[in-house]
Amino acid sequence: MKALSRRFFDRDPRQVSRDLLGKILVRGRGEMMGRIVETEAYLGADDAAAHAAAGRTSRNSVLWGPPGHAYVYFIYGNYFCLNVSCLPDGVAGCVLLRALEPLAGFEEMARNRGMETSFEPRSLRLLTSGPGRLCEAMEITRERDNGADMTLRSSQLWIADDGHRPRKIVVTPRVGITKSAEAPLRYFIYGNEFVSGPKGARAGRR
DNA sequence: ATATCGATTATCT
DNA sequence: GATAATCGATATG
Repeated sequence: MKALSRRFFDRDPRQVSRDLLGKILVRGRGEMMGRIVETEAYLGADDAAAHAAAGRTSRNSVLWGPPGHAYVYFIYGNYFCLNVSCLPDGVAGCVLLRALEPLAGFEEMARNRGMETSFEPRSLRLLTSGPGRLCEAMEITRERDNGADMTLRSSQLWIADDGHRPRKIVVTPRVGITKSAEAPLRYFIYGNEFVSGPKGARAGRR
């Protein structure tokens, strides 16, 4: 499987968010893998909800670096969230990965999540359907993964394209923010069981 | 099925 | 000192 190119990420986060749906997040050489089914775009200084709006700090400096790198931050005293930087070096912007469909490494994911391994759809959903959950399942932390180059197969964390293309994509406002809360910048694969939130929301309702 | 609430800490004002 | 790109538990219909 091929890793996505630098150029893929050197674009507007809205376009990258859309095109990341169906791609595969890979841990190491494939010990754990999940198909990306839900994303959100975060823009630059003009996007009040984006960390980039606060200006460049030691926490968010990856956002201003070259495209295709992991921006991992700690939130609510408990969880990590994984983003991929977009746009050229010097320009901020990123995509938040919100949900994965597990493809490989079920047992390790379950262990990391403190769950019994089960192949029931109910349980599989709990592994990676949410930004905090997917990071816990794939052992993504700031210390370990922040700044990783996700365009290299040699990285501990990278993104692959297996040729899969989603059938239909839905766009809604982003989840869990208070500023710029109405902007339609959340993207997900229509009807996919692993999209976060209650069942109705997966069909595009809110 | 939906609503509300508390946990817990890095980061910024 | 307040806030936060979340989650899981608990309460209520």
